[in-house]
Amino acid sequence: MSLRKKKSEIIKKEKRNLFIISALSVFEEKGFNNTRIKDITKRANTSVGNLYNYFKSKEEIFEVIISGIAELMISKFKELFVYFKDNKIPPIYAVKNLFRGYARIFKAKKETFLIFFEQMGGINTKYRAKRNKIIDNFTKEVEKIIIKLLEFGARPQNPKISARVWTSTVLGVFTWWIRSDFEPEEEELVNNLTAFLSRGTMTK
Amino acid sequence: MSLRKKKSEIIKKEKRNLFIISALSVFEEKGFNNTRIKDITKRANTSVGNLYNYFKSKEEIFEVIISGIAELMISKFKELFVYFKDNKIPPIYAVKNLFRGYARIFKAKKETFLIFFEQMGGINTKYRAKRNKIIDNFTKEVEKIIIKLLEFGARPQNPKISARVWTSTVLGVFTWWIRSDFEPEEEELVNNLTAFLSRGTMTK
Amino acid sequence: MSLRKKKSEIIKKEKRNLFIISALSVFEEKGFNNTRIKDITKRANTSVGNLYNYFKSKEEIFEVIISGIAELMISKFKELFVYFKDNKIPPIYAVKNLFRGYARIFKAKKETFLIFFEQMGGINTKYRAKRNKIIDNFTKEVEKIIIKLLEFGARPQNPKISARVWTSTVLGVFTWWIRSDFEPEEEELVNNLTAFLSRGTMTK
Amino acid sequence: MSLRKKKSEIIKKEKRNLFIISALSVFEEKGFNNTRIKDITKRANTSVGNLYNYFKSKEEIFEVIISGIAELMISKFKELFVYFKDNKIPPIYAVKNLFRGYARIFKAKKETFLIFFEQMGGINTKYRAKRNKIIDNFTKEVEKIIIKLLEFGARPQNPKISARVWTSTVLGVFTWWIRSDFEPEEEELVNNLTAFLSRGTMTK
DNA sequence: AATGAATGAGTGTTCATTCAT
DNA sequence: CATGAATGAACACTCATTCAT
Repeated sequence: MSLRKKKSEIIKKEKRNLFIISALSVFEEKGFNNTRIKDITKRANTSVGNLYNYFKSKEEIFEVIISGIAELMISKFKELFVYFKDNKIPPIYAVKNLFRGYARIFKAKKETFLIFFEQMGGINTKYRAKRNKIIDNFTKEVEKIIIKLLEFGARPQNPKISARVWTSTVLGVFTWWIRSDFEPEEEELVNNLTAFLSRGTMTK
Repeated sequence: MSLRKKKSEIIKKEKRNLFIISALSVFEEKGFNNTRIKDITKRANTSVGNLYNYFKSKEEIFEVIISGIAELMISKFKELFVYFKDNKIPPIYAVKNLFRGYARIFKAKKETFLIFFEQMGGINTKYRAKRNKIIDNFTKEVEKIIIKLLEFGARPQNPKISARVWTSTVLGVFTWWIRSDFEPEEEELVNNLTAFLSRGTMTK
Repeated sequence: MSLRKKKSEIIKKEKRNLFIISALSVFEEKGFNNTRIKDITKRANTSVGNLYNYFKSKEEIFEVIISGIAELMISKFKELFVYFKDNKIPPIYAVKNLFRGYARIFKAKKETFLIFFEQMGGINTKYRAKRNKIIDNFTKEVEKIIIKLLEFGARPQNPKISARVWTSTVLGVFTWWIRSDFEPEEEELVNNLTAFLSRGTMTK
Repeated sequence: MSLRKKKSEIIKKEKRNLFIISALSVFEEKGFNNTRIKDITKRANTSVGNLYNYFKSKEEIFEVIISGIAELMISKFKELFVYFKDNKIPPIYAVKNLFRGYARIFKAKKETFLIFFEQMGGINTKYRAKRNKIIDNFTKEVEKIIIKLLEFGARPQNPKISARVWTSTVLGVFTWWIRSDFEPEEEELVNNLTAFLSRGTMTK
């Protein structure tokens, strides 16, 4: 590819990103259904028609914004499973690391998570289903951990319910946290969550 | 008021109720934004125009459906405060009663809670704010309890965070429960939740 | 069906007809692609949205207008075939009757035929194909007659070509006739056409 | 003009031609209204903006394509008039020559004629009027011949109608011929047309 | 009260044309 | 000349609300 072409590719990608960022912020502010294409393009300092040079529809932008959130949510759990391989329970600092990871992710993707958790279910049935599926998949991962812990002697409990508690907590608490401008401090939040959920799950 | 008048009042109220029930079921199914007035009136076996004899707008029906949910959510907590008056910590069965109460409420108002928790934030900014306010108020009530418990020697913790965990759990878990057709059994759910949240909150 | 219902059915059908007539006249005047929905509804003295209570799209009105033209075009030929059954050639007055029939049809459906012959091919590929198919089917009917005549001793000729001459003539001449406000007189037109095409086809 | 300048002029004219050819083929395929500027430039292996260095609008390309068709259609008739000057009726081979000429013209300008006859009336009122004017002028030329033939003792007939039959036939039959990939053979087509129209027009 | 036709403002998307590079 | 991103007017269709019957 020529140098000129490579450059224009980059510019195009940047423009596309600008659209995504603009759309993200308007969606978060007004909600998908009450966002006008013009709102997005105005915020991106361009014209209505131009958006359609980068995306084929309003929904496509939304999809792009949401895509990746599923992987993002599951990603942090992988690290915990390492311990199980060595026949050990994840130590407390590993759990702390888990929640610290989520704090960072939610902070970095603030608007995306707000849209995902607060709005997505209300846009239409398709997105409601999608949202619930993502949450369910996340819960399944948690459940696997709970089941492992039970094998290691955790307090007897229905793993489905406990997993759902963890999921609800992570989503609910972190969404609240970003909504309230990252108050309380990250460290305090992480410590409290670790303590609460560990005690809820384990005997000791 | 004459007997005849009273009777017609009752009929009118019944008709109004029919509209509300119809709207509720369509809203839950299609979401507010994708519900057409005709969908509601068809389900109520009447005509589009007639709905406007009972409600002044589509939003008004929605408001009626949602109204009361705030009180409903706080209601169950009052009972716990009785113990604090006698300088006692609420015993485990009282907490269980609390959760059993919520199970019943969510079961009875299944559609309403699904709309409230999954959809309401996505309709428009006004309802997003309303939704978050209701959740915040609920959390404030929980926080009061946590603070009381701390006075009684509970494990040191940030009451705001713990309260948020309780809220997220109640909303998240019960919403999941009604979405999955009341599986697991109510008793098991209540027992597990009680155990999990008590241990998370208390030292013993 | 109740009397009231029957009445409203009739009114509805009349309204629908009004839309069709309005659309027909605007289409003929401006062409399908340059006709705005508002042009049609204005001519029907109603509002844009109301049109969609009767038709599901702009195309649907067009289809309704065009539908039936195929049958209409073939219809007149059936009468000629009667003679062949009795082993006779259609006499000259029968052919005259044929053309008189077309004169009447084109007169009655003036706008429809103008749209069909002058415009339909330019709307889009779908309608171009449809138009050509209708013309081809019409030609096939004519061809059957030519073949019959050949059996009866008509001048040797390629029936496909002769049929195409007949088709082109009927469509071209009658379209011109309605475009020029039915000048010349119907009788003269019919006589001349009969003479011309008979001589072109037959030996005698 | 310098040599260099002359050369670039030629290149420019070639590029312009390429655009015309590309446009012609897309117009024929998709129709004017459903052709996008991008379709044309893609087929010409160049960019959208570049087209506007050669033409000032989409309509202009269309005009260029259609221009000349009027002269082309009348051109062939001149030859017949030579005979009248010598007080002779055109012999049969002269008429054949006429039709052979049209066969060649339609073959050479296949797409243009298809657009002209099938589509042009449907693009907009302006082009419909133009199309009809060209057809009417063509008919006027034919009429002149018919009148001459009447002077020479042709079968009594309304020359306007006969002329319209000729026009319809030429346009209709040759358009069909190019649409069906030049089937039947040119010679057979020409012979049949000559026979048909001669007999229809003349006594003998 | 009940009906459903009528209203018309509102919105996503298209596309000929322009223009900076 | 060449490129293709940028522009924005235009349009089909939707749907909450009104209103005549």
